[in-house]
Amino acid sequence: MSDLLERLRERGWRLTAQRRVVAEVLDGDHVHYTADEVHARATERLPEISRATVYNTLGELVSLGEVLEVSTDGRAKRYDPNAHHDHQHLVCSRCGTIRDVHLHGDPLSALPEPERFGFQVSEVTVTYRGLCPTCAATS
Amino acid sequence: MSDLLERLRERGWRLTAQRRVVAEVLDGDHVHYTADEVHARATERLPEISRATVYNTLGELVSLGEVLEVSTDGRAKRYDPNAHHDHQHLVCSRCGTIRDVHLHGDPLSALPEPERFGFQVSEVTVTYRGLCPTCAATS
DNA sequence: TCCTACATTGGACATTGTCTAAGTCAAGAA
DNA sequence: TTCTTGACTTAGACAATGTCCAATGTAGGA
Repeated sequence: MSDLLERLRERGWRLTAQRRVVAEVLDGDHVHYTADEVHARATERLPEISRATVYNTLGELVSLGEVLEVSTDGRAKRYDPNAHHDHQHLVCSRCGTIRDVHLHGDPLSALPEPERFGFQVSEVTVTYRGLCPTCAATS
Repeated sequence: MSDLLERLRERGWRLTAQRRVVAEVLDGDHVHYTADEVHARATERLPEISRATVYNTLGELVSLGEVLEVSTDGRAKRYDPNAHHDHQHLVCSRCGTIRDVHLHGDPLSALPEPERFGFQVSEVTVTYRGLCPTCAATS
């Protein structure tokens, strides 16, 4: 993650305690947190950090391409720090947990030209849904 | 759409003016409306219909499998009446318009067994994103 | 026609996200 | 090192979307 901070500095980012903490939280686990979860965890290390700053910082990380924004259910967006590897998501339909997965082949090629309706298609996301082992065991 | 009302009656639905109007709105165009857009259009035909009823009815249609809920951007969910045909979505990243598209092959097969992490995978959604012809022309 | 369980209503409330004005501070300049 | 300045942060108001509840209304069976 120190690479991340380094990359950001090179792009003219002013390096503040708040931004460092947000970056560290994202780097922590392999879970994808919501903005509020990021805020809660950031607060543990830097109690006075504000919600607005967390939202700002996440938005900046997304537009710099360092983090991906994932909205799987129309509830809170989740933030995926694994932006530099091409991957898709596997979501538990009960608890909302997200895992990164890797696919065979390129999903873009599954969309035939006549089905593109003149769109300039630039991106494709594939989301698998099901019960995670934990939720399946307690159902 | 009268088939839809018929199917719902068979399942014990009480047929009210409000539910009929919501169903008609969904059946109208081939666009996928947000709940508030459905409410706005329903209000034109039945001015006293309440927001809560629109939300309730949409929720019921979704759990009956008659309508699909699509959340493409973490903003308002959109409702897709085309639930009985297997299809995926093409979304304009500028204006949010959604088109239904049909794919070659089964996207489920692109997820190798070791990438399933013990999940009982039951569903897959594929979303293509890009600029629609209109937005591309004015960019 | 009458009953009653189901449906609707309006408004309060919850969650998630955005905006702004005022204060603060990182980092380059001197 | 200290100064300066514009980028950054803050608190809280506000906006958008969605949920819940108690009171009221009504579809459809008896």
